[in-house]
Amino acid sequence: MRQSSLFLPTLREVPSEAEIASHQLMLRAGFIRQLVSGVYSYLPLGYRVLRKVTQIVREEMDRSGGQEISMPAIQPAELWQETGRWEAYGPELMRLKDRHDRSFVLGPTHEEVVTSIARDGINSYKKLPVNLYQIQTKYRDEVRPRFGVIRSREFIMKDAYSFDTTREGLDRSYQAMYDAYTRIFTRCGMDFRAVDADAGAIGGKGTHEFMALSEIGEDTIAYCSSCNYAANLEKAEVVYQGQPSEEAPAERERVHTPGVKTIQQLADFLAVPAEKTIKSLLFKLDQQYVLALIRGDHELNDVKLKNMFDANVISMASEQEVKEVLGSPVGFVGPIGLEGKKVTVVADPAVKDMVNAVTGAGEVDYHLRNVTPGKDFSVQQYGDLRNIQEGDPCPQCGGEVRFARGIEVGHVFKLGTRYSEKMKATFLDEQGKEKPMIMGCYGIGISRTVAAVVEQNHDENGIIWPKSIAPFEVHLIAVNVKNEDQLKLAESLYETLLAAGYEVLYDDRPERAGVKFKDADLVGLPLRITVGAKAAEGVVECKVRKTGESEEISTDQLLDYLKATLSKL
RNA sequence: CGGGACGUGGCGCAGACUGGUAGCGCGCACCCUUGGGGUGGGUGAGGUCGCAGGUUCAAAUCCUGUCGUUCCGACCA
Repeated sequence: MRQSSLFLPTLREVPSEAEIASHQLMLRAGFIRQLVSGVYSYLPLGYRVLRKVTQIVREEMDRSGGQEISMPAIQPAELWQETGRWEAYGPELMRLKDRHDRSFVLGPTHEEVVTSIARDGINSYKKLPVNLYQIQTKYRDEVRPRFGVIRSREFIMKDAYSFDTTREGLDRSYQAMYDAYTRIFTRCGMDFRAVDADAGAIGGKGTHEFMALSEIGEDTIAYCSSCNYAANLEKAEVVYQGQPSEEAPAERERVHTPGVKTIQQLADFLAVPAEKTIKSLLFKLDQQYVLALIRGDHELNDVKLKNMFDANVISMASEQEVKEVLGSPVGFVGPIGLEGKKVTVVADPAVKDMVNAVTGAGEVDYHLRNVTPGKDFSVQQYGDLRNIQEGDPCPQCGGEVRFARGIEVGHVFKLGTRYSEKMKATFLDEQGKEKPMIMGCYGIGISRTVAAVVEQNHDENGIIWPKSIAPFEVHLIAVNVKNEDQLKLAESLYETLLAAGYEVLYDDRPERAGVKFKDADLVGLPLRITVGAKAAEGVVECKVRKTGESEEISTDQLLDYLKATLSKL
């Protein structure tokens, strides 16, 4: 491609809407443009990258048995009412009406549609298993679009759905996808980790999220510093290390603590460490109220609490609800004196070992000292409720847990029969018995993947594309197109490289060298070939974007050099 | 949805407090200059100051509303 005719609007300055590096660079380097919040156009270079990623995904999906299809973005409301998600999906679902006032959605995902296809087209075990996938635009009315293409309302996703006859079959389909994802992200040049994730209300044994490691990631990953364990915060299990205190329980004591509401204030006011206090938090889980107790220096994880009760909806009780249910003001809630109150008390195991702790007294401006579980109050159930912390033991090997931030770029999920039962997607087995298909679903955020790669591969001058998804492999630059020798050599090299099968962006613009170099760094192609002062001698400069290493190469050795150098990138 | 910030040529911003003919840098067009890290100079095009209403002799500026963008907290690829 000749750069003189390429639509490549680069910007010298950072558009004010962009905060993070990948967003800024993709805008500045002319890869994307925003239309409205969370909705982007892909310009020629951006679209080329998208196609590269898409192609890698397609190859690996096909290789692991997937079959590509294409499903509609517009879907009838009836389908969503069948699975209950018309209500359950909430405001994130983009809804619209046609001229006859019939309701539709813009698909945020395609379980409904693919399941309807499967139930119509598959009725025998002989036709299973099947894995159908598509690469298509999805719509989610995100509360807060952010970070450019990383969290957008319209985005490109690869979504795959597997249908099996047995649980074991699902396990195999799942593993095939897990392996495919590992290959895909590796090929994209991404630094990632597959982490154990919470299956949520859908249940199922395993679900993994593929996380691109990055400081700007919105999720925290707990990983082990000595083994390969990695999990999401809500999934990372805290290993209970029982260490009963030797302290003798003392007499309970009511203390005046005016205005002291938070654990920090409390610890400061009474001059006790936070780990000697008990945090009492009231939650509403579906229809019941639950008081969760946790050591003052720990952090409650509401997903763990939700899972403990197998609840669908969890919310923190409002100030009013706290008053109604417990009869005590927010900030001074405690587990004592709850007899007759309609509340279930649960606690993290760490609370069990506490002796002479501090809790809220259940009345304004008072706390209780020397409170001991068992003696002063009882707990209906103990269970892991807290966030794992850095330094905690790894649940797999006992090593030390560390934290990292990640961008979720992929997710593999065992759905089971959730959709097939509701939508009656069944098949007849060998005995002629009707059974629901066992499903899995597997997503990759294609556009997000591109941004995540940029986030991981850039410097102060611009993007540094991995060769596998770079819009072009080689950036050929004619330093001065008015110089006969340079222009002639550059033109002939352009032809030579194209003939040799390279993807070349040829900067033949009548611009100054500085402009061309700045643009080249910004755009970030893996290898730059500069035709300059030594053109007459048939010598060009080759520079690797990533390392900055450059060497002068004689044109008759150029193809050999390219072959050797590009194979290493 | 709650809290904050910002809307002025394509991009980045000033002007607003203290109303009085809309400015700067970059980019863009043309000419000269320069020619390996955004060269220097000249000429020029381009803006109903987000939108609507109000106050005023007069509104980018003050007031009200509204829309948009963005940042900070609960969901997801």
